[in-house]
Amino acid sequence: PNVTGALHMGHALNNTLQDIVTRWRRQQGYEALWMPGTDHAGIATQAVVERRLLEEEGKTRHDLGREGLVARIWAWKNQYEARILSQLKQMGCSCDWSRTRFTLDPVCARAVRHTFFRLFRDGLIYRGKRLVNWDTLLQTAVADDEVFHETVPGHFWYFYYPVIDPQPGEPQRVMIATTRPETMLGDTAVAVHPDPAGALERVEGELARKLAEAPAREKQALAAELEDVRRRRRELLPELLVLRDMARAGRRVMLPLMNRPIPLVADPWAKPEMGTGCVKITPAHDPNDYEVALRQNLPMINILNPDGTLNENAGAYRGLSVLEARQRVVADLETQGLVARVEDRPIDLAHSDRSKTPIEPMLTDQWFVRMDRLSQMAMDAVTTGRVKIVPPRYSKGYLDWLSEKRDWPISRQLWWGHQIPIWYCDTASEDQLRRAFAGREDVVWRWDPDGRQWLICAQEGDLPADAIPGHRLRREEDVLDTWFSSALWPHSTLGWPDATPELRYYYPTSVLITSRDIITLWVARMVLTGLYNCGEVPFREVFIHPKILDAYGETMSKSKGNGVDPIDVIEKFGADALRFGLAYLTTETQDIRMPVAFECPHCTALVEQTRENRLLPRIRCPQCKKEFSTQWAERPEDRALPRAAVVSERFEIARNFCNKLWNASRFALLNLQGYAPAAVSEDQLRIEDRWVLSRLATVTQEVSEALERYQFAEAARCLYTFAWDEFCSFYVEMVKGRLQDPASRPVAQRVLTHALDTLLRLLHPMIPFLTEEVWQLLGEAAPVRGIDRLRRAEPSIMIAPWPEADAARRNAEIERRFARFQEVLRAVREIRSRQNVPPRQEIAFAVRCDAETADLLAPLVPYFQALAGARATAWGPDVHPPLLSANATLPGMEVYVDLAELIDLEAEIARKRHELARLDARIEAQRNKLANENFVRRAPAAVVEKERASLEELQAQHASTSAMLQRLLSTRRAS
RNA sequence: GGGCGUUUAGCUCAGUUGGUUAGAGCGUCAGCUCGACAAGCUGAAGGUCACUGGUUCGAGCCCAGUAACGCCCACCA
Repeated sequence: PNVTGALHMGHALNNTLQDIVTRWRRQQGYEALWMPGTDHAGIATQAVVERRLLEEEGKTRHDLGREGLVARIWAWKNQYEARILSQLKQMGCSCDWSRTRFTLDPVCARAVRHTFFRLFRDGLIYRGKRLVNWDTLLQTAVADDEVFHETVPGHFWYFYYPVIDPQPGEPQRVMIATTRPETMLGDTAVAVHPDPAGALERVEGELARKLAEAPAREKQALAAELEDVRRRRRELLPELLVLRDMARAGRRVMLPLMNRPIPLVADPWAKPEMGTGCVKITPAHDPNDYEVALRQNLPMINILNPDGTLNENAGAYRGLSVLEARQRVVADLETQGLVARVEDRPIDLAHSDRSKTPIEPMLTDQWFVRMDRLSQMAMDAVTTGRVKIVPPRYSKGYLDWLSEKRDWPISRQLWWGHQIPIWYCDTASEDQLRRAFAGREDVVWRWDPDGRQWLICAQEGDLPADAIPGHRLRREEDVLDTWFSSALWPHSTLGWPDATPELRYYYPTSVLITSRDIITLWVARMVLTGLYNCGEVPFREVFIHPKILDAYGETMSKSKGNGVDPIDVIEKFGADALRFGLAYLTTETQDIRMPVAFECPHCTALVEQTRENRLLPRIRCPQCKKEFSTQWAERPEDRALPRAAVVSERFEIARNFCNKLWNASRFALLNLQGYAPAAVSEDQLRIEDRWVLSRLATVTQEVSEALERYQFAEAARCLYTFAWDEFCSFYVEMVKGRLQDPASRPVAQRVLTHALDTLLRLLHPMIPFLTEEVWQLLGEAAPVRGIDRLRRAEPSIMIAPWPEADAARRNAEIERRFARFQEVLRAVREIRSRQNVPPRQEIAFAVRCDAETADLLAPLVPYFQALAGARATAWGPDVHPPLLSANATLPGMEVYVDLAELIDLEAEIARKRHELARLDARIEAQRNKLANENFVRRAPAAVVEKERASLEELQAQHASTSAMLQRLLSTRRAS
């Protein structure tokens, strides 16, 4: 199972890898399954809908109402989900569409209800407080990544709070500083550092150290800072010490305007080097003060309504907005003579990314899952190896995060999602509850002492408001965190809580493939809910794949505008190229850097995407000077322009490879007339047949091992080089001649067909469309195929089994022999090229080598004609160079090309001199190495022997090359 | 602040247990339209493996440190 949609390249990568594994396992006879889903899409959609609502109609969801908003979200979501399904289909993903589950699918919703009920019944769910970033315009909490900071001009106010009953030697009042005066209405303490002397000393020491090491241009600022700290020690410290003692003695100050006595507390949050050294504590509206309140056990007073106006806790200021209240508070303190001074200073203000309004931190009631026991279960699953994380280094982050056992806040102030199945009642007695729900095991309740109310949870179905006669039930408005339902994905999609056959068969699943940034959010939670609900881990292995980055190495994201749409890639390069390309890029450690370009819709020029142009709605093509629109086009005049596709050249390799495969397949299919299946005996096989069969066995083995370890790039590279550099460049070329000859044609057809058949099956998981097409065509031309054992081809490659690596076919001797052949071939081609021999002109060449090598080469000699337009005239130890030849010296071999009067003497002489220079350098290095006593004595004998042999070989090459140079030089003199 | 990763050819990346001359694709240059393939074929040029030090007979690879870039988590580890 898999929970992502296909919205951008990261999702495409994820889906592709998941699908490759699924297809591959299917070829091995597993009944494999993977399911896409769009759980995540709910929140994203609500955010988009709300933003548009605000921008286009100036309305918030509260203007629209719950039903109105949900109706709009449905409209968007349907489009979105249709798009995901269409993308997955175009990518060739073989997921089971019939099982696709979306957020509010009834099966998943039921699993969510059951899980919540079980957790609640087991006492693992509780209601608590949490400080959130509140958007007062949209009246919703916003996540950390939806907050942006902006530095704005502001003020720093210094106020006095009078001390209650000051004793002799104690100050009459304490001074505090703030940028948000209105929050003082919610103050519940004033804090002072418990060890101001020590704290100042530490700060001073640190500053002095920094000053000593700092570069000159920073010295002045640091010196000023240091001076300030020293001044504080002289002037401020005595009073801070007194205040600290007062705090310890439980003394209090009077909160002005509210006339509320609040305690002085000693807490390290009050930094003696900052402000006045004393800090007002507003637990309900500041994250740090909230922490102080938890430590000091202070009351927390929320002074805000959800819409940003002040509530009844603000007394006379009730109903004012934050900014109105700020002015009134300052003015009122002024009249009481409690304002010491005001400074102008820039302040860092957090804004909501959605409504662009300033964030108000606010204390809210939230639902939590108690994590201590659950986390431990999930940790144990990984430490004992029941869940294996690949690559293993990611286990650390998983374990570290879980080991904190921080409780999981699961409520969200959204209107889209699974509404929390809790009903409140604060009037009924326990007896009345017991009577109302008598005999119902699907309803449980608990008394909430903080809220002074009953919390009633129902496992299935909603409770009517009058479920308890004479009382009214009120339902919790919040919905569950999207990860709560996502965490259930592996079992909820299979039908849990019912014991369905699917659940029995597929659970636990074999592998989850995902990106590293949701290891904690999602993977950990799937493991723990799986264990909690089903008593078994949800998957045996987790493969963490790389991230897709842009040209600057940054994560692709919608807000940066640096994404690539998979559909654009499919349109430009094809779905197979997208899949193979992504697999080819999936290495173990390296994130995938993907430079991106706009393709001009007018002239198809590629316009590089930069940090500057990636957010523009329209761009002018530098080539044809016409304008085109981008994915950001919103205004009608921008949208009227043709839209540029966003593409990446990194898929070209894959596209070219697919094209090469198609052409090679075409060659085979064009040469299959008269094909008749029959077993091929050993003696009918030629050397190139045995070579290609050996290579196929090796490659099958390598690809299987790579996929087993999730090394997608390794598997793809292995197939790429085999298919292109060996199958196409050598085997197909060598078999061409045999196909022309009626005597050798049948065997050549059989081996070629078998090789192509095997290659297609190996490539199918990564290139499903092309391989299926060729498979069908091959099935018509050669329905029965094989070498040893004949077999009727399956009607679809999807059910054709994965090839077995036939160990008996692996032949190192043949592969070595072939390597020698390739060396000679390369030498002949190089000589052709440097001597500028016209392509059509045949050349003659001879090879001097030992008798053994000559035997190796003998059967391959005819192929030089086809592969290099060259005719071998002689090979063996007795070969002597023709009078005028171009030559190449190889280890143990010398190749002479007879050029008679055609020879370009100067080119040959230059070449020889170049070769000699290179040989000199290498011989020198080799001699030094062998002259090193340490090396000879300490290195393994085999290594030393190899180096000696290598030196001798180099010297032989040197002798022969310089002899040839001499001959060339004397020829030049003679002419 | 903590954790993790990366740094190899102009670009994007491979490089197995430390052992001949560090590889590929794209790009560049030269030459090829011979019946699968110009999205192709053949050949060539191009690298002080980020830097400093260490271990070793021998380091792209192992160890320590430095720098740059990126990611995740954050007054927790």
